[in-house]
Amino acid sequence: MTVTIYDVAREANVSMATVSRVVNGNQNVKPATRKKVLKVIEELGYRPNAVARGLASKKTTTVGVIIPDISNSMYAELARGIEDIATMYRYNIILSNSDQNQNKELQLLETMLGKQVDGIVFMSDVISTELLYEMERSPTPIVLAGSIDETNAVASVNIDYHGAAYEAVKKLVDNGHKKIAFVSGPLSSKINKDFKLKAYKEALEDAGIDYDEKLVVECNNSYDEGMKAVATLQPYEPTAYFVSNDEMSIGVIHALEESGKKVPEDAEIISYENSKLARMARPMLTSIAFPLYDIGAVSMRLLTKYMNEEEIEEKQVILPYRIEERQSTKNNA
Amino acid sequence: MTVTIYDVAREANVSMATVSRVVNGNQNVKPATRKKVLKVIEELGYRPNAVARGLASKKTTTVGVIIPDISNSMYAELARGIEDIATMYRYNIILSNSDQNQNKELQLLETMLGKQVDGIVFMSDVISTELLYEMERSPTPIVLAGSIDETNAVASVNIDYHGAAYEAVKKLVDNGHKKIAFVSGPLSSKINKDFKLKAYKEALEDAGIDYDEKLVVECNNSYDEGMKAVATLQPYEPTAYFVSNDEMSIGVIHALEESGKKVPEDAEIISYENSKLARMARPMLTSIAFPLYDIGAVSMRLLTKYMNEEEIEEKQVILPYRIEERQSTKNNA
DNA sequence: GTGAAAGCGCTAACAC
DNA sequence: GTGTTAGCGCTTTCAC
Repeated sequence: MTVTIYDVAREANVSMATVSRVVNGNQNVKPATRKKVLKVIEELGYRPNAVARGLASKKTTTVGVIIPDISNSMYAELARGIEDIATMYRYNIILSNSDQNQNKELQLLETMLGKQVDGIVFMSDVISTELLYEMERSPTPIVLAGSIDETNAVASVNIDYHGAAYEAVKKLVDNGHKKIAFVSGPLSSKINKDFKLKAYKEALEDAGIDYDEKLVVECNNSYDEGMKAVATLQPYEPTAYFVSNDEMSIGVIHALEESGKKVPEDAEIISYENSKLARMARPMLTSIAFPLYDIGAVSMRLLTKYMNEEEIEEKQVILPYRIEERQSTKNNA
Repeated sequence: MTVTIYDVAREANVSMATVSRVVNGNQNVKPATRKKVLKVIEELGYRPNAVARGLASKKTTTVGVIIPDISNSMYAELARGIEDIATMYRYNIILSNSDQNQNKELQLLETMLGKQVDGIVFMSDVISTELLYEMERSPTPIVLAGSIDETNAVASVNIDYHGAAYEAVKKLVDNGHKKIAFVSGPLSSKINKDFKLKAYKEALEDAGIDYDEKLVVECNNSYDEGMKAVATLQPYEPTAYFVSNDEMSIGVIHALEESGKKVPEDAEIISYENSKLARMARPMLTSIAFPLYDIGAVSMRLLTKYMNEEEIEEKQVILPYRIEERQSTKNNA
């Protein structure tokens, strides 16, 4: 039924080894034999079986990607970055959604290792100690993309979340605001709690402004909760908002405008993400650029180094961020 | 180094066959032996090698997914639908982006088949005859998701694109419009050219309105081109717009408002997609619901039937659509 | 209920 | 430059 390397060898009057050599581009083959073999391969429609190859060579040229949810544009962007570099290095990707469910994450890791992937890119807001334990004893290299492991046991690629958030809040402070709200994503996420929120507090403190917990509201990152946050915050009359992502920022803008407030005149907003949405908002969002595509790409690149057992110069990569200034803040040029 | 089924068999004093049976949940094992084997598996930390299993059983429990671009929210939604059902049936997914490049599509197909996937879900705006040829002779089942193959040679899942577009344009006609613009995606796509555009013409014709090609503008589906389309159309003074997706619709709204026009008072808009964006627009978009998630889910479900060699009742599945009425059209309740 | 053994289709020494 | 052969780790008859 299916044509194998054996069939090709027989038809071409050579050994399987020789066929294998031409298929794998090994130079130790006389041009004439190579040509003959190639001809038979063509005639028979031979297609190498990657599974057999994987078993024999212990390499599958596929890497596992575990992310929270591909239908979320942030993670989709990350996935594209990963896939592009993977393709460049001839790897395929097994993609799975964890929904940030720890059991699912553990089980997915197990499945991927069972499938003998050559490496894994992993993303999650929180890396449990159990997960970390499994990652450390993984027979296959793993890199964390946009995810924090404080122990630095696993390789990772991130930006300076604290620095970015600090700069954003400081900008708001410098524009004269005293009541700055923080519309946060889930505080179960280390990035929100230990970096953004912390930076928010520090920026305030450094400006001599008292921290008021009433001004921070925890949301689920959705547009609707962005709108609701404005209602929740209304009694405390914030004049500026630092918002955890673009979608919520749009919710904040819409809620503000419905209540008769103008952005940026009555309230300034700095978002975090700088996705396509930032330019599709009215006013367009000033936003901290969170380079998801790059994080994915660099993570995958780093992974290839581990897979090739190359020298790793830095295990914890920190990518640059920048603030894209648009219309949701006043221009103080 | 790695522990194999052989190690487990030896330690448990049973044969490899028996270990295989307990690992695969075969009932023909005495409870006592099962328990003993399970214990050894636990102790040794045995993890079955899916590659070896795949070679022996000729099943990999992974399916290939070829889509244009995962960073596009439409395809991401589709991918999520596919993955959820795949997970439900214990399949993993190899995900690849084709960027609608035909050579890449062919090569991706080849790679997936080489990796011995048990099935493939494929999406592309245009299925070339060459691709179709390869699909027909694929040893593995393939289903097209949201993609048209006029020959009906390959299984597929779609909605009634023509009916949906016709209904949208008719609604605009019924609202009294005579100059209805069609802001289309690429006309290289069969869905745009042979379904939406055709339905647009028919709806106009049925209403006794002459077709004017000046009123249709071909775009690349982006926000920016949505904005530009309004400028291009401005000399012909359309009073209603049928737009190919939500992102372009938002561009149209913004351009319209910048030129002093109010939506829906001065211009009505019906979009196509009904993504999360539709509710995030101001005014919120009336939009034809294009159920990408469902298309993905149903495609994958259909694929499982092929993979299990079940009876297929319908090879070409047509899912229902509906029009979500919101604020970008006038309410004629 | 359990075991023996023959593959699955390929790679990778090693020999010539 | 090419061939031989022993696995890779599992499933799957077929016996018993």
